[in-house]
Amino acid sequence: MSARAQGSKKRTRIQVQNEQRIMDAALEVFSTYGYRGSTVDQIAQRAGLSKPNLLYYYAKKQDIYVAVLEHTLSDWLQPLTKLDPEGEPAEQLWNYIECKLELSRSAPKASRLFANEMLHGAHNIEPYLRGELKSLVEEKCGVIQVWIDAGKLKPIAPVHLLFMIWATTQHYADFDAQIKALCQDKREECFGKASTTLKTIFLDGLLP
Amino acid sequence: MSARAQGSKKRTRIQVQNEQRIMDAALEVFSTYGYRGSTVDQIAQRAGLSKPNLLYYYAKKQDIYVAVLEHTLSDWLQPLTKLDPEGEPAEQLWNYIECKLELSRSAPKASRLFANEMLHGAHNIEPYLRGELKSLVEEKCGVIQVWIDAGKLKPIAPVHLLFMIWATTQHYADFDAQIKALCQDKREECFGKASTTLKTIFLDGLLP
DNA sequence: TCAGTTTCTGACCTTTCGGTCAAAATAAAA
DNA sequence: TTTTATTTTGACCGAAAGGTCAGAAACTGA
Repeated sequence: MSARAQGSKKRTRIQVQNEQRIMDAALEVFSTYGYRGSTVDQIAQRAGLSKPNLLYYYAKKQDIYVAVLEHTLSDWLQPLTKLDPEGEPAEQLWNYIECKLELSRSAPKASRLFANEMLHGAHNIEPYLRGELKSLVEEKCGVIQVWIDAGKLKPIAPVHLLFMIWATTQHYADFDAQIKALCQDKREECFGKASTTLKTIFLDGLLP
Repeated sequence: MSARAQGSKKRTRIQVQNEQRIMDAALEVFSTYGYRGSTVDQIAQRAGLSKPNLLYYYAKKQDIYVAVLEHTLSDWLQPLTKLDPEGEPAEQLWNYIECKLELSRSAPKASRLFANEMLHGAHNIEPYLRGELKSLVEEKCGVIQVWIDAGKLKPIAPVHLLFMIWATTQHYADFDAQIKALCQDKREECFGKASTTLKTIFLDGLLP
C-alpha cells in the first residue's frame, strides 16, 4: 500500500522524514522550473530517492505539486492575520509591508511558486482563493475601511491597497532576475533601499 | 531552405503573413502555459499550420519563443522613453503609471509572457536586460534624481520607484486569477478603482 | 506555359517523461 | 527468531513531444 493512501493511520518515522525531504526538493524544483518544466526524476534526485520510491509517497506528480503548494500557503496567509484593528493604521500597515518584504527576502522560492501558479490560472488553489483567502481579505478590508471612515487613512479602495502591498513586496522575489540586472547594490543594501522607498511612498506619497 | 535561414533576403507575402500568425499564436499559447507547458503542435494548430510547416519558419521551439519575446519587448519599453525631464514630475509619473496600467489591461498576455520569463531566470532576455533596458533605466533614474534634487519629489531611490510602478501595474495582468477571485467588480470598474487608488497612494500617500 | 523556387505535408524517428509492477530489501512486531 | 508490514528498486510500458526528411503541391517570374 502506498504511504499516502493510508490516510489517518499514524505516520512512520521514515515516512515523515521522506515526505519532508520531498517537500523541500519539490519547492526547490517547482519554483525554479514551473510545473511542466519540472520532472519527477529531478525532484526524486534532489530528495535523494529513486523515482519509484518517490511515487510510493505521492502517487502522481500533481499530488506532489498540490502538497507543496498547500504546505506553503499557510505561511503566506499568516502575516495578514496580524493586522490589528485596534492599532494605529500607519504602524499596522507598515508592519505588514515590512513583514511581507522580509518574506520575499527569506522565502523567495515560495513566492515564485505562487506567482507561477497564479500566472497560469491558479487552477490548483482555486478553492483556497475563493475560500480561506477571500474571507480573510474581506475581514481585513473591513478593518481598513473602518480606518478610512474614521479619517485615519485617505479614501482608497482597501482591496487595491492590499494588491499594491502584495505586488510591491513580492516583486523582489518574483522578478529577482530583473532586479539583479538593474540594481548593482548588494542584496542587503537593495532590500534596505526598497524598504525605505516603500515606506516613504506608501505612507507619505511622492510629493513633498 | 527554411524561411528564416534566408537572412536578409526580401520576405515573401506568405512568409510575412505566416510569421505574423505564428507570433500571435505563440504569444497566446506561451503566455498561457509557459515555455515547457506549451507544445509546438499547440502553436501550429492555433496558427492554422501543420507542425512541420511551422518548423519550416522557425526551426526550433526556442526560436519561436525568443522571437515572440523580442517581438513584444519593444512595446514594453516604449512608455518609459516618454518620461519627459522637462515636464512636471507628478504629471509625468502619473502619465507613465496610467500608461502601464492600460497596457496591463489591453495586453495582459505580453505581461504574463515576461513575468513567466523573469520568474524562471530570464535566461532568454539577459542581453536585453543588461543592455537596452539597463541603459534606459539608468537614464530615467537620472531624470528622477534631478527632480528629487530640485525638491520636486521626496528623496527616494529612483530605481525602486520604477520597481514599484512596474510591480503594481503589471500585477493586474500577471495575477489576474487572484484578482478575479477577490474582486467581485466588473473588469472596467476594477481597473477604475485601481487607477484612483494608485494615484492617491503614489502621489499623496495613505495618511491624510 | 514551363522551369525554378517556395511552401507544405505525411510518415517517421528518437528522446523524455509520467507512471506501473513484481519482487527484493529493510524495518517493526510478536 | 520468525512473521508481518513497510520501504525500495530495476526493469519496463505507453504516450507525448521535439524534430527530420523526401517528396508533393503551390506559387512566381520569364
